[in-house]
Amino acid sequence: MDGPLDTRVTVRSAAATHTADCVVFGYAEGELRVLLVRRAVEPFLGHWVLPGGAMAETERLEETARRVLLELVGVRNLYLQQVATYSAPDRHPVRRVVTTSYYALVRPEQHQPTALGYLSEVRWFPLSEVPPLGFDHSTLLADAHARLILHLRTRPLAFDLLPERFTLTEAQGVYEEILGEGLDRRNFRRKLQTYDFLIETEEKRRGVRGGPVLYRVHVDRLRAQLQKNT
Amino acid sequence: MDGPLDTRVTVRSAAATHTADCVVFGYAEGELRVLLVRRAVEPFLGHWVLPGGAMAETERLEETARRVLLELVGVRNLYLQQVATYSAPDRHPVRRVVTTSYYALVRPEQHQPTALGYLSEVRWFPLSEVPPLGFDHSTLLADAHARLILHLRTRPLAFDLLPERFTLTEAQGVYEEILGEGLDRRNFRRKLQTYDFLIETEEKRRGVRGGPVLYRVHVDRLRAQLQKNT
DNA sequence: AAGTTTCTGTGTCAAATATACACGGAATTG
DNA sequence: CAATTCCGTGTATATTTGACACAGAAACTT
Repeated sequence: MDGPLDTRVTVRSAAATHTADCVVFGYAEGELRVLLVRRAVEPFLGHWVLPGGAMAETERLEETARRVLLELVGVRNLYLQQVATYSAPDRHPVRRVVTTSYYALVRPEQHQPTALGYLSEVRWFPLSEVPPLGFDHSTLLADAHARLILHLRTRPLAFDLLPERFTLTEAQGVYEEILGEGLDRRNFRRKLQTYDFLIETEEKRRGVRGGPVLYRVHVDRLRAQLQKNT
Repeated sequence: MDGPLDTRVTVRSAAATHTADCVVFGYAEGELRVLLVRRAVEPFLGHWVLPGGAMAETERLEETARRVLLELVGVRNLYLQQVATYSAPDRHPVRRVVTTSYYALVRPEQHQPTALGYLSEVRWFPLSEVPPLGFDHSTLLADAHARLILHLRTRPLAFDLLPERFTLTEAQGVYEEILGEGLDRRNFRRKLQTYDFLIETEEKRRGVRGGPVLYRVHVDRLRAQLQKNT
């Protein structure tokens, strides 16, 4: 346990630890995946849970989330969105812990996650293979996924999950995986044509029939677009 | 994640008070209003702020918010939605306070707010006349309003702000006030016709030219509708 | 290397949805 | 009782969304 709690807190109000938990989405091998960690300590020893950490004295929660992600996958500056705050008094079996959840989008192929501290394992799980999680993290995951779906309908988020070069079919795959529904190829491409941040390269993807053209994003324009739809 | 506090975090974890702040929207005299309270204690003595309270030992934050609203406007069971959590270390000048904001919809004419505890005053402010608020509450208010606009576009929330009997023009007024834009009367009514929870009464509004018909809502059907669009 | 398979890339038409718009009737006002 | 103001209604147009088929490119098979 940590040191004594702030004594200035009034008798009646609760002094809770506050943590930030991250729902880290990645796209690999045609599947939407989520990064889970396995606990090496009680409570929920051996259980898979969302990566997270306690808010430090001088941090805001978003910084906590970014610190956790930096330690875990070694990446800065990724797309991070607050989802919700969970405060049921008994959601942690030992003491009072309030958690704010974030979802993050990363490119799995660029970062090797490492299990640090009280974790025994880190793994990418296809969304369909996620086991029941410790604490109330199954709920957090479901809520974050729902939020991601909602956001994807109005914001071009898929490109934060794709590698630097990608085909339009691959982009469509990301959309379909997140939304959980099939899309019409031609209608999908019509939508993408309205995005000014998509740049057609001279290259083609080799090893795939049809020889699809590779695209990349104009990073600044994509950022601007995401800014607009906040 | 809810792990041990001191294993790999080099910084001390923070023991923060956690509060729930409420952005209480009401509609009166053709205007969208928000309920603000005036502080009778430091810090921000004399400043207008959002009503809020500290989370108690056995409460979850939503219960804190409902308790605050019960004390303030004496009403239970109103529409309440979590908006976001604010955790900047210096957002409270004296000690660390993390706040989760909620927006609530109430019928101002049915409830007389009372200033309790450390408050000197309570007042409904038209949204356009809200002064700069204490703490970061101007931000909280703006965020909550933005969220309300977003929600109103997909959910029939306006009827939680209207009195028991209302005309369709009054309903349109609520939409226009929240969205901040004018709507076409005929198109608006066409949309309302798709709602099965609207019930036309035999009464007409007196004192208004044209003698508009009064409507009421089928409460269960409205609840069901709101449930669906969550 | 020739034929086969599979994936890419493209345009049009129909349906649904959203937007613009005007006038007669009812109740109040003076 | 005349004038004013607000209520209540339908249609036509534009925009958006959704369905759908075939030719070309690269890989695969033999």
